[in-house]
Order: sequence, then C-alpha cells, then structure tokens
Amino acid sequence: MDKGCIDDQTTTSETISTVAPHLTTLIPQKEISLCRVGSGASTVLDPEGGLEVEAQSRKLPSSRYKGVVPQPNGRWGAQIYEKHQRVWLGTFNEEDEAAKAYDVAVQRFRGRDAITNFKQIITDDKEATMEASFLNSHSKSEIIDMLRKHTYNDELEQSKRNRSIHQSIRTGLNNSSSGLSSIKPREHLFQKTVTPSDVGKLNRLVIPKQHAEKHFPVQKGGSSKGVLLHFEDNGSKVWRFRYSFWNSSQSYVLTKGWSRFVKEKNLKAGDSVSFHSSIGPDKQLYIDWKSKSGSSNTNPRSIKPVKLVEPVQMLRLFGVDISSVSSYTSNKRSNTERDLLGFQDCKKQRTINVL
DNA sequence: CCTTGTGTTGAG
DNA sequence: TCAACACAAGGG
Repeated sequence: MDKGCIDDQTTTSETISTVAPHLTTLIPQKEISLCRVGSGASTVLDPEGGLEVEAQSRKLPSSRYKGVVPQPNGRWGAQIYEKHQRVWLGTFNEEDEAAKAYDVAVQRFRGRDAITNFKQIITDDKEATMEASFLNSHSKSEIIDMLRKHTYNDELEQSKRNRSIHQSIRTGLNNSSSGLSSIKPREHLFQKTVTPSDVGKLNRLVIPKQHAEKHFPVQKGGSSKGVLLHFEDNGSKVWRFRYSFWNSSQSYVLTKGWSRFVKEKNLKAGDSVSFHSSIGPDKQLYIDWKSKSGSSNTNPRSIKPVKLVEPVQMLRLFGVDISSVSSYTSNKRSNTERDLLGFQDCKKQRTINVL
C-alpha cells in the first residue's frame, strides 16, 4: 500500500472507537445541513429519486469539513498539507471522525490556534491543556501514526492516566516501599489490547511492529534468539520476558515468561497491556495492564503495600543492549525539529508517508 | 476483488 | 493550501 520512509503496515484491527472524548467539549463550527450530492462511487447511496441520476458522473459527495475528502467506498479520508505536500491521516467510517483526525493533526502541525473543524470552547480547560501537552510530547509522525491506526484517543487517555500517577507520586502518596524515591517518572511507550491468542495457549504476546521497532531493540533477521527484557509492574514485581522476532509470522513477540504474566494478572482478551520506560538515562521498563472495562489496574495482587526488600535494585537488570535501544527510546523530547527532518526525508511522493 | 491513499491538476 | 478526481498498488 505504501512504501514510505519507514514502511510499516501492521494493520491493527482497532475498534473504530468513537473519536474524542476530548472533543465532547467542542462544538461544530459548521452545522450545515447535509446536502449530500450524488452517490458514492459504485456503492449504494442513491439519494432520493434516482431521477436526475447523472448516474455515471459518480460524483463523490464533498465533505463540509476541512481536511476531509470522500473515498470511493463511502468512507472518508483525512489529510493535511504542509510544505506543498499532502500528509495522509487515514480513512474513517464517519465524516466527523475524519474531521476530528484533521483537527488533531492541524493542532499538532500548526499549533493550538489553528483553525479546526470543531472549535474549542474553553481555552483553559484542563483537558485541553493535557491534550496540548500530549500533542507536544509526540512527534508529528507519531501523532499521524495514531490517527491512521485510530489509536489516538487510547493513547491520549493513557497519557492522562500516566499523568495522574505522577501527580500522586509527587504529592507523596507513594512512600510505598523502599522509603526513598523508588518510583521514577515514566513515559508511556505504547499500549496494546490483547487478542485471544495473546492470552491463549500460544504463550506469547505479539508486539505491534511499529511499536516494537520504535521502542524495543531490533534484532530482526539472523539473531532470532531474542533477548531478555525486564519489566517492572505496579507492585514492583519484575517480569522477565524473552523478546524476539519470529520470521515465520514476521512479528515481534514476547515469549518465555509471558504466560506467567497472563496467569497472574488474569488477563483476558480485550484487556490491554501498556509499556512504559523511566524517563532518565536508565531505561527501566515497566508493564501495566487494565481490564477491558477500563477499570484502572489496581490489582490486589500487584498492589501489595509492602513488598519492599530491594526491588529497586533489580531495575538495573535490564542489561540488554540498551545502547541500541536508547536511540529509539530517547527521542521523546526534542521532537520539534528533528521530526521535521525525518519528515522531509520522506518526500519521495507527493504525499508524505509517515508510518 | 475491494480499499487505500498517491499522482496530479486546477482553483483559491 | 486545498479538494477533486482517477486509478495504481496492496491487501485479503
């Protein structure tokens, strides 16, 4: 479909979550009566009276939203332009979903004052502020990646949750175990809704390609042996998983050790696991999970108030080739300029490929 | 086969 | 910058 700079097309079959809890505070700028013209391509959609058919003109209904373009199959595409080039933001079932995707992109690309389809009412809304910082903490390509895969809202919510964790930490709520500042600030890496096979007998978790390559050491091809990764959970328990690439399925997986995690956390299909890393130079990795219902993970087992001993020391266990990882994981901040470069590099096509 | 999203053009 | 349009390339 596309061979962009960093070609990748893990078709995450994400549920088409209705976009935007954050946009609920938004009001449509335009409320034009839907005056659909013509019909979708060869699909149904034949507006009243097939008379003035014009049948063959197959005119696609233009969108009333900025950055939204109709697709032949009745769906909607979102796109934004920058530097004379189109950046494709993905396709959506609903017109307004596409419009919201554009809004997200335009705010990331042109700042908070950019003209959007849905105007923001409150400017000091806490939610809006959080979203703004979320946008700024991710590169353009990351944001576009989320839009294309329809995971933007999940990630946004996840980041909000993370934030509150940090706050509770700062407020001293966490003199949990080792009396000292044992908990370090984390940054969200990615989240995955586990599939039936992820929690089944296969004893493995498939890491979506784009996330694996971005956050975890790459060792594709030859060294299929994999590496051991250490993750700390909420209760300071350290989990060791073998991480490797399966040539057979061309996928990155967590194998050995994973089933134990599934068992202990009682993970069910539909639940999600999220990965994090410490902010500092020590790339400690963390794993967290939440049930499908969304109930924030407060697993009785993993909360165990005082499981102190010396869990913190284990943090350093992640002694795998961090060197190769660091270049990936440490690209969170100064993304403003760098990602622009990476962006320009992709200008082979008229439309910039981001994934 | 169907869908995506790229190539391309012309209007604003 | 932007959307309209056509359709090639890819995925299923």
